[in-house]
Amino acid sequence: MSLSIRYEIADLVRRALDSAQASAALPQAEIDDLSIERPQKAENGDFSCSLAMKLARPMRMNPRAIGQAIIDSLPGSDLVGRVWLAGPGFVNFALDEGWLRSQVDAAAEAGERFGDSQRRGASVQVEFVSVNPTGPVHVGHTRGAVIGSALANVLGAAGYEVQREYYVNDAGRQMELFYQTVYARYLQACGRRADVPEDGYRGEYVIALGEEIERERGDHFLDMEPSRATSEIGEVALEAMVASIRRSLSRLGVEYDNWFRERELYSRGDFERVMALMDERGFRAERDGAVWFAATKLGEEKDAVLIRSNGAPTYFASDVAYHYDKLMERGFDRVVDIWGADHQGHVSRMKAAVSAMGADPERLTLMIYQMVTFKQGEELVRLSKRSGDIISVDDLVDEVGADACRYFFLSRAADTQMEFDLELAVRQSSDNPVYYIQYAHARIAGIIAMARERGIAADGGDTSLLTHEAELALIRKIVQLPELIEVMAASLEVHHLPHYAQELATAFHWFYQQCRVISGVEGDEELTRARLMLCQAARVALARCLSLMGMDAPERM
RNA sequence: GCGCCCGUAGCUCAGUGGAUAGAGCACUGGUCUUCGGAACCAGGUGUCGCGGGUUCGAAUCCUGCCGGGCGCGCCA
Repeated sequence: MSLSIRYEIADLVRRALDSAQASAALPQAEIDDLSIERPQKAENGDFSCSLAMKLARPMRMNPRAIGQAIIDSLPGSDLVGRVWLAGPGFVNFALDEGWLRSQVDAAAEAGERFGDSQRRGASVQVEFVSVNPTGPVHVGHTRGAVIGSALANVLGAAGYEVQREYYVNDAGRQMELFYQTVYARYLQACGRRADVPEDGYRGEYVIALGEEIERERGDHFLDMEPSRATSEIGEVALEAMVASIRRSLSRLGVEYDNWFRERELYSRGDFERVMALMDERGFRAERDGAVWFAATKLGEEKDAVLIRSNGAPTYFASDVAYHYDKLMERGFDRVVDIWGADHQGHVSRMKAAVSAMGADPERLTLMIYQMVTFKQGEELVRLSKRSGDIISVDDLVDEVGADACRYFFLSRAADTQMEFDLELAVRQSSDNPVYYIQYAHARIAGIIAMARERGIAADGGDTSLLTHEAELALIRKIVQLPELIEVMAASLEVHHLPHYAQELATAFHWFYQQCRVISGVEGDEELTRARLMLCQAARVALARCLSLMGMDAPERM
């Protein structure tokens, strides 16, 4: 679609600089960044360029003189209304009001594609949550789930071809233990005596699972030879858990494009291939009967075991094979993994492994989100009960609702620890930013519906009639979304989304207060239609923002 | 001990090296013959954890402390 406005302003400055230098109005100098910013104060314009101060030293000139020279050489542009020199040498830009008004039609027309960038032709995979299918999704994973899904949405809007993936750890010792536990619970459900294994899964959900299998399959596994029964019942349990995880996440508004099975790494040969590759490239070592990744050759503190002396591959080895599959076999241009802070120690080792297999480690981003502390008022909430049961994502969604959950987790930057007060979340639910934003959307929908009832067309209005301060403020906010998407896609920081949504809703509510949309006054018909256009545009921007956050945009509340 | 992350208003948090550091919540007062009052407007508080450094300019970058979280397995 369109380039972001910031990019266009930067381009103007770049051209001004080139032409000023060509005409010797300014001396030559190295410039790596044009320093286009969004000023905090509206009086400083829509955009501000602080380049002149940065060039003062290399150009050995007064920054105000440099700023003036840039202004003098600035090419004309239909989106810039006014340019002026301010303070120590800022070059400030105010967007042209006519251009702003023209964006109302553009936004309304773009509809749900509003804010989209041009296709980049690059693929990104976002992998998130990926908890072991040995139990329900823990409440602690909510944050990663919400951030991951919103990030995938944003990258999609920014023009990437995105795949959302869940990595199902369906191989390894933990799964074996889980299967044995389920088998024991199944036997108990059948009325047999059976003990759950020493380190087995204590949660009640396993009892329920055993009973469920008994209900559905009767004594099918009862007289089977135990190891075969464990393995067959394991398959049933695995699929049941994966389905249940999928359901829980779906309730949170989290959907995946692909559920990748760890076993495939072995069945389709990824594991063998990457081990051979590491060997070939000199990163395989044998010691103490185990096979190691010689990570220290790449500056890591220690080597890491890939294959234990008992012949079993480690979790890390699977992960190496998994990343080999993503980067080399499936060939994503870029891969983003979202991990909890408890995995932070694995980051540099994983990056080293990517280098060792001969891929550019820059293609892999390991994003860490910090832990969440859950509180009930003043009281700290323990997340796992002694029984082995846990507070699950489902419990949280039941308690506060998916939209409020998503909004709350999205509002904070991933790298800060955060507190979640369950009591507060429920208590404030009626006086909550979530409702404030959704209410703005419902309000607009209501106005448009009323206009339709009265037979007033909501399109084709003359937007040049939109001259009120509140109207322009709203347009300015709407027009910011494409730029925001670019910024978020580059920084992978989706927490700007809720803040923007809030500002957009405020701009709308203020406009609503100041400007009557459907006027009963004779002679106001044209203005009504123009304002309806603006409502359409505001609705488009709000709805897009909400959908990027994975939240509902209600017609009425 | 070592590594990663954090410390901003009473609380929860924003703040791409720029101009007088901002929101929400909470608190107080006000607005409306109203298209949805779940709205709008006004009111104020900050040693940006502390100290150095880099810079024309630092909440932001570097560094040393202090405080908090999370890691440092042939567990996953």
